[in-house]
Amino acid sequence: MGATDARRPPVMADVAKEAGVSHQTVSRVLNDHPNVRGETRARVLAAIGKLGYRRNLVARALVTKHSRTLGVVSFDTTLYGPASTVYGIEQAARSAGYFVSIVSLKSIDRRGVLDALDYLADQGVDGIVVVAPQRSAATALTDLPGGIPTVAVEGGQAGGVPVVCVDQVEGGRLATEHLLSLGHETVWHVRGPSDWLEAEGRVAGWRAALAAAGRDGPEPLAGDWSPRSGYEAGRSLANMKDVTAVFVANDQMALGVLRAFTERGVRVPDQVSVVGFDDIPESEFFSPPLTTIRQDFDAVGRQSIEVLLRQIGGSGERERLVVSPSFVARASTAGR
Amino acid sequence: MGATDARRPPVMADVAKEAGVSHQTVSRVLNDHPNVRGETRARVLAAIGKLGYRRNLVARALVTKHSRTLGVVSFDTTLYGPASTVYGIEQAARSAGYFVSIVSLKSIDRRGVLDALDYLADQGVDGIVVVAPQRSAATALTDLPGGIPTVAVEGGQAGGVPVVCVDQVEGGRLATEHLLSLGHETVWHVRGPSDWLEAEGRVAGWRAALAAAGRDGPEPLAGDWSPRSGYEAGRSLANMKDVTAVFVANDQMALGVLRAFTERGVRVPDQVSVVGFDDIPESEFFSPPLTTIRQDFDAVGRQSIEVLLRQIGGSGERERLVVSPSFVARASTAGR
DNA sequence: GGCAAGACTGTGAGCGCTAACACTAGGGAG
DNA sequence: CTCCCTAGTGTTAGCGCTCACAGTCTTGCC
Repeated sequence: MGATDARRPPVMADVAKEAGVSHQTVSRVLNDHPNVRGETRARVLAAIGKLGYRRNLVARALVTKHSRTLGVVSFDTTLYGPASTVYGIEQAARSAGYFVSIVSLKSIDRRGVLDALDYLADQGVDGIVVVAPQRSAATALTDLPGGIPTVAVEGGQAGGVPVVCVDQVEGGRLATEHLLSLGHETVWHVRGPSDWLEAEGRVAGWRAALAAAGRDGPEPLAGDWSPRSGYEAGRSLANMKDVTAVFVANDQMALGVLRAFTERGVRVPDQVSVVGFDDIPESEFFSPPLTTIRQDFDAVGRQSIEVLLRQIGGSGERERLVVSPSFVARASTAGR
Repeated sequence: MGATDARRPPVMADVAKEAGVSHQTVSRVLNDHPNVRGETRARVLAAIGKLGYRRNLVARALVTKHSRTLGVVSFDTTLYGPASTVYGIEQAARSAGYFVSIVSLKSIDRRGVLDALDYLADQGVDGIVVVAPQRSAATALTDLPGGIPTVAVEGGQAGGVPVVCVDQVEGGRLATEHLLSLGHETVWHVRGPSDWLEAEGRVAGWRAALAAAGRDGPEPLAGDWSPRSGYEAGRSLANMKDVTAVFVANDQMALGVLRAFTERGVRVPDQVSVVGFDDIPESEFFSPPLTTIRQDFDAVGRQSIEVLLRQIGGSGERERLVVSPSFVARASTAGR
């Protein structure tokens, strides 16, 4: 007891004195160095327990130049997709022994991303995951401050950095092919904002599937991912006579589309079939339950950490991991 | 050019040499000390710019004992509520010049919360916000590791720490009173999990409103916040004859209830009125658009940081901030 | 002209830790 | 019996920064 007079937390030297060894030996025990006698190790451990010693990671970081902290830059973590991805990232990072420092941007322009990167670099993170679903964000990654390993999630062909993403084109294709296979003449599309790579990918998949079937693609309707924008697109679609199938770029907008159809008396799936994208927990309980494309955000998060850790470990290769989306059949689609 | 030979990043001493001053003067410039001549300051700033110097915050933290990092412990940041709260916290913290380190728990038991707290303490955070909506988490706060300022969000009467929360009882009352004022004989309730303080509060508000109107409260149906559990509760309710008004403890479960009613041909609001809780972005587009109680998660997040910063600043008082929920009228409720 | 009270700047020490090296004891090879 | 190697330990020197203090150089005022 009373080893240290003042009420300050014990430091390594206190433990050393308590155990009757040098502070370096304490350090060796803490770092699992092989050359410590079992009995000595036990004595040190006992002293640590007795004093309630906790190693000061800041001091450690200063000398090792590794903070064991990873940075995450994301856009609006209120949305289900980013939230799930960040969640997966955080879980994976923590189980690998890393802290996670998060910067949530409200607008994800070039400037914002670079500022966030700088900010995290200042803090001394060992690596950074940028959830960069927008083109402007992805291009910001071409000229990084340098030195800090970085991986992009959903970053398309982001310059020089490794990427982990879901195959959006494939997803768009799956949705569209499903609708065509039900006998629909053509498929309309409510797309996401034009700056988003995910939106682009889904449009490309939709176009590709239509082209492969020899069909004309109508002009896509623009949305901004929000239920409201889907609602507005849905009102427009409800006014057109020849619409029988719609592929909506995310589930939230699909909800808006369904709402607009309900208001106008358009029955889904009897008159119009609707497919969404994401498979948020709610979509199974929409009216009708929504057929959609599932993205495994959790896997994306986990894989991005795996790639980042390899990058920190020194693997120089510029990996590109693509996670496949899957089709989820529910009640919002039917044949002609 | 070539001030430093090696390819290592410049340190304060390099800047000092470049500007022809002592390292301490550089430090003073960086910390906005008053007693630095304008011309000297300019020279230092120029040297910083020329060398691309960035202060090493780890070294700074070692000596000041302040990391300018705040920790956040939360439960399942995939849910809209926690995600929004954490978002508000992060924004507020960053604009106050703090980094944010997040730990997202999957199960929020006592042990998990304490581990998370330890983990953050090791990292040297200056303060911690615990989003502790469950009783087991809240009680974990009664015996904190000590030393680190902490505030609880939604923590009920959590032991010794300041709390910021939404008045759940008031919300439950608002919802129930609205339904009673429409002429419903009584109001049924689909509640959240029993360990959650928010669920308890809403039940209490519902009970209080019924009691004030001299009505009997039927036994509440149990849910777990998920749309599926709401769906199951909805199926039970659809089987009962005398149900005309339901207050559901969150919007996601309300969606499930609506779905079950739709399947059974129960018309909302003609036959049954439904009120939700949270006002998630989707609820405006449910069928029918959901009358609900709005929680300002953003405000909660911001206020929790304000309280925490006051706590760090040394204000000893055990504040308790209550944010009022508000009523949002939509189309899922109607008179008898 | 002298001297105290500022303004401004430099020097030294040390935050708590790890890396590098120096040292001691014991054991097998020559 | 000496030598060297290895296992185990201690000693020293920083990491890059801020704090406390010690200067130096102005000013203003008697």
